[in-house]
Amino acid sequence: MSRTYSISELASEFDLTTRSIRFYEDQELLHPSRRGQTRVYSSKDRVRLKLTIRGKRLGFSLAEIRELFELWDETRSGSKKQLHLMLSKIGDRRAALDQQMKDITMVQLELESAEIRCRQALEELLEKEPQEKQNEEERTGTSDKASAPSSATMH
Amino acid sequence: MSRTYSISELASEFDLTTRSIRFYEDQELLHPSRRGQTRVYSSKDRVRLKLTIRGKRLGFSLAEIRELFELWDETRSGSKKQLHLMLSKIGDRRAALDQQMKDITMVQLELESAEIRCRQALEELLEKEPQEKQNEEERTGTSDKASAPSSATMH
DNA sequence: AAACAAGTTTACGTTAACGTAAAGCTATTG
DNA sequence: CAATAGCTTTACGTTAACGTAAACTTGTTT
Repeated sequence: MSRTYSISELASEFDLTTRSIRFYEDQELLHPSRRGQTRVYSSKDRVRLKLTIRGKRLGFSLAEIRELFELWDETRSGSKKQLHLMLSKIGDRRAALDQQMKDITMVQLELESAEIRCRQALEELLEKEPQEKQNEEERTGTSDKASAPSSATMH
Repeated sequence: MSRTYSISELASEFDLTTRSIRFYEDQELLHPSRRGQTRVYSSKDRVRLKLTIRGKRLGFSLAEIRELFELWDETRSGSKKQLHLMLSKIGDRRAALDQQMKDITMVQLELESAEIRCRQALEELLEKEPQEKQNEEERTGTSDKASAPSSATMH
């Protein structure tokens, strides 16, 4: 059990370049084993990669993410002083994330009001100009590869 | 009413350098007026600065933030096609923020479990070594003078 | 008047996070 | 067997978001 992955498998699964994955290893976020000279990634490596991506989406630097990994790894073997330091750092992170939550809520509200404003402007346009023959492109061609399904929000 | 601000006032209020604020202007996030050659910031400018900082905390690039500002500004004067484009972009942003919310929740859970794990390790330490003097390894070359629990800097 | 504080422009330097060749190993496939 | 596919290392290039320094203007204080 617990299968392994090649670098390109992971790359395509998470929509990264192999360059990035090797770079993450260089920054000590990943520690794949080798078969010959070829990198072999375990499920644990895969999880780490997933966490890395998640951290990046939250604006963490690779160095910060590495720090969190190290904290986690050394939790078992830490001395008393080490453990207290870890608790302090974890506390800092949690506080920062709480702040982020608040930020997101604020921005969501602003975007929501922008959307409403936008729809109202559209309605007014349609009232003043009932039926012109203006043909439009319908689809805005902006394909955003990395982002989630865009129909998620509404209300 | 609606007072004005100097660049250094804003800098100290939001804990930025004046360099940053001028840079934001260079990137067209701010448009302060001038008295002579000196920049004069309005309350509206201040709000924009606040939003900029908030956006940065969420991992937006300055270019993205600028885009959002422009969307907002042009909402009133937009054509039908423009308005639909805006709605689409707003939708993308909202979806991305929803994803971020989920990410944060996940990471919060992980940090929480890390904290618990940490506290347990501490408890075990205190049970095995009720009030011993100093023993075991734990002498890591580097002498750390200030052992105060100073809350670690986050950044 | 001289010095100081606060502001300005110009411009080169720096760091993070990759992108983009170039050149070489290695296994398999037509 | 030669070519292709996939992997590797090495190394220089690029972009964003400022930092830092120099040289200058303008107003205020001593």
